[in-house]
Amino acid sequence: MSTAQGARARARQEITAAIKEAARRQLAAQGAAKLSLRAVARELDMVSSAVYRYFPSRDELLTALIIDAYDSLGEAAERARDAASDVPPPARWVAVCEAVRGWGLAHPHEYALIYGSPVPGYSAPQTTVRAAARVGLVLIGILRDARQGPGPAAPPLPADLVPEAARVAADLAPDLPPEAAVALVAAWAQLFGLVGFEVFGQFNNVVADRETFFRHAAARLAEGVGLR
Amino acid sequence: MSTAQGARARARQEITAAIKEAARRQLAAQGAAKLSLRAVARELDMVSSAVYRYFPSRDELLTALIIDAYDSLGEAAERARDAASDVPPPARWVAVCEAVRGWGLAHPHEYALIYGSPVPGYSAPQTTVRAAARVGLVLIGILRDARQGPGPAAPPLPADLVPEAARVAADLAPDLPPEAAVALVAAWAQLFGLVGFEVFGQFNNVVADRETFFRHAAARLAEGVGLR
DNA sequence: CCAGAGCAAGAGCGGTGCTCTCTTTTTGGT
DNA sequence: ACCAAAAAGAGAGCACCGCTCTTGCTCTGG
Repeated sequence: MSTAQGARARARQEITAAIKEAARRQLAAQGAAKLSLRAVARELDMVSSAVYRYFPSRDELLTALIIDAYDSLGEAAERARDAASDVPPPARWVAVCEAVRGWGLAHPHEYALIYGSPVPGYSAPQTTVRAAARVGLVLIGILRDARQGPGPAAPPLPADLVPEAARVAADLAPDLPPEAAVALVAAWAQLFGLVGFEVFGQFNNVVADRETFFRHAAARLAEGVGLR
Repeated sequence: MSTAQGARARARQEITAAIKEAARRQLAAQGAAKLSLRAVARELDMVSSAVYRYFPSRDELLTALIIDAYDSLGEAAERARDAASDVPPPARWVAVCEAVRGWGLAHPHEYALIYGSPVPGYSAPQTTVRAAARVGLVLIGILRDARQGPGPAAPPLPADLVPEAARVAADLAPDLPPEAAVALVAAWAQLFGLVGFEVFGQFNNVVADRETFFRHAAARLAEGVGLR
């Protein structure tokens, strides 16, 4: 039990990592639909049935990759936030948005895995939920920091939204006013709409200078959540 | 050539339609990944190789379904626009957005097909482009109609966006001012961000009253493009 | 009327996810 | 130090997949 439960456990971790690495390579090369457990096994010089000692099914492998992708994107967002800790909140917001965009463009297939169609026989294991929240938490944090001072008022809510807004705020960030919480959730989804359209090529013959376009759109998103 | 090129051609059309219908059923039931040409053939009591007389490959079948899905969504949007022809433009905008959302929730797998990850070995045939534009055209039309009167100014553009905005406007709607065109493209993507998050379950433990939330978000989108 | 086009059927190839059995290796308690 | 038990690898095999090819049959247009 000395270092890490013996050589057996360490080997298991290494092989598990190697499988995920090979799978990630295939994912990046051909997309989730073409990810083949047998091909992964071939690349690692093992027989297909051996892989099942590490992942009980192809979908479980994909789930592991999904979690890793969420973490990778979350880290990218957190790095961008930390690198922009000395700029005003709106610029920090834009920096995080650009990090999300950059990650998506750099890893389109992994982006598709987490924000495209749910690939496996449809199942979003609860395990992924926490990993999925990281980007959202970064955005919440920026808004919270900016609200330390006197908050510029967000636009008032229509009456029918008030109860839902209170609910969202209570679950998400009890220290934020309801109108900020609901605006943030909308901006969160809208950010991924912008990124998704670009990653999936929907802007192809529509927007040429996508970088500039995106920066502007992200800045307007910041305004929409009350950052100024 | 009298009615429709004889019985042969009619039979071909009928069988083609039957194949697409069966495929759409499978798509709705299990998603694009599990759509099997052989299963479609089984359902239609033919042998798998016979299907290839009508669609040269599984991906071609999927492409046909993609185009149909774009058309179906486009029709839903157009119906909503026409049904709301007598309400003010912002309300008409919201009605179209709600139609898009409703269609997506009613046909999640088809929505995933067109706005989720590009499924086949990655190819967006040029044929789909025109079908894909329909929803966008509806949104443009609403904005254009509203602009007949004296247009409320959209927020001014930063200098670095001016050239791109001019380009977008020229391609998209030369009669719209550049800042409106660029705001519209952003709103277009953001709309599908909102709908996609809901269809794909990203709002599951975040937003409860999604209907109300969406209506509010769509209304703010309308403000963002200058509808008031 | 009949050649050729269109179509259905079946066999078959290589690939897939996954299961089962059998053997080998490693491990931990006595 | 030994030995049963657990873990891992290897291989065959099942049912399915997309797709191709060949073989006949039917319909159609000149």
